[in-house]
Amino acid sequence: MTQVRPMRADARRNYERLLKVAAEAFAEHGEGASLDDIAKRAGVGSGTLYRHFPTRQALLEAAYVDRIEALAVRADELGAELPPGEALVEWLNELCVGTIQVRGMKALLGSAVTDGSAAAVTACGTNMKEAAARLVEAAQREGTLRADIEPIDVLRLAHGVATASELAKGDRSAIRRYVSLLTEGLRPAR
Amino acid sequence: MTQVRPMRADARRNYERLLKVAAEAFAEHGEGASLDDIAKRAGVGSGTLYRHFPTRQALLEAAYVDRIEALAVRADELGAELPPGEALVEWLNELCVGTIQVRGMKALLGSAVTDGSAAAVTACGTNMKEAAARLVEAAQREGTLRADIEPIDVLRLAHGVATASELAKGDRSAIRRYVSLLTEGLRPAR
DNA sequence: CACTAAGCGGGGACTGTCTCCGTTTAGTGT
DNA sequence: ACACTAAACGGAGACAGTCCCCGCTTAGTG
Repeated sequence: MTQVRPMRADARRNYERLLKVAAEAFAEHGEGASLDDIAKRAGVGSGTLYRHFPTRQALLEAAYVDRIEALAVRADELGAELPPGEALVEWLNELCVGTIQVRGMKALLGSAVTDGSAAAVTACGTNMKEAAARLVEAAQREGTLRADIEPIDVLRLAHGVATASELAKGDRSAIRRYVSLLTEGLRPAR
Repeated sequence: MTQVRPMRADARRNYERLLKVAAEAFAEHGEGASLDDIAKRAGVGSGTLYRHFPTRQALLEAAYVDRIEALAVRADELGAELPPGEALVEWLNELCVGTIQVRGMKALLGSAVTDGSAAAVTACGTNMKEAAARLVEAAQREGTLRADIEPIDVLRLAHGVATASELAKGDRSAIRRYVSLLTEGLRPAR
């Protein structure tokens, strides 16, 4: 086993400050926020930032792990409370809405879901995929979800809906319509 | 009337070289291709590029006008050949596929469809929106399209589908499934 | 309290965007 | 042919961002 010696106190301090500042920065400027600027605002050198988080993706993910994790948990809650079809619909709703409300999270969801070679196979992304898989499979067994849809498709489509909704900045109702369209489309052919 | 004096010969030459090179560059490196590099490859200074095309958007659009225009024309062709519902479905199919095949066109479609204040109200984007509107309205009159969908929604959703498909680089069949899901979702509630 | 490796941080190389302005040249009138 | 001028050129350079390297600092240990 990899003997993980605990982080030095200063390292831990910086790590946490960076996360806090990063979350603010992403919220304020979107996923493109300047990394050097985040480092500066956290009062550390850029070297420190890049050592802790080698890529923008890594930082983005670290800043939002809790939300992703919460979403994965939520999937199982809904799965326990509702019939599979409804659980999936409701979860997709929360997923899309959440993704849009938190600037920067859309980018994260997107990258977690590519199958490009260098895809960041992030731990929490995996959680999410597994949670989605459980909902999808249950709904398919029940017959309320098209059979030709894979779990990963659902996540990609959620990303697509979030993207479409973003284009409709001015129209607050768009997201509701787009999510409903997605869930309608997911039902088996008549 | 704005008396448009014809471009000077050298200006026209450069304009055309730039377009040609830009199309290649976008195809090769995606929408993010370096503009200075395009200028260099076209054998002109960057000043010349920026004078002809003040923004990346402008260049992108100029490089793809013909395709956008063709798509608008195609909408009317389909509208004349097929019953409205089918025409819309078929057009969406061609739109999504075309958008994905041509790197950089997705970005263009996206920007043509935002209603943010500074939206580039591009001439050819308008053509496209009008073409879409004709198909959408016909299909709604016929009753084969949900009544709560606006023409612009259809374009945004196409952009969303293209985005989702892009995430599935490895999976050639994804796009078909996603488009079919979109068209299913667009049908009126049962 | 001294030692050492973990950690820091900012200077600097590099890439890209976009503007400014001195220089060049196409088109025109003579 | 030639001179003139407005149009167009082009590249230097200011600026912003990313990311690495390596000499310096400091937390944790015996």
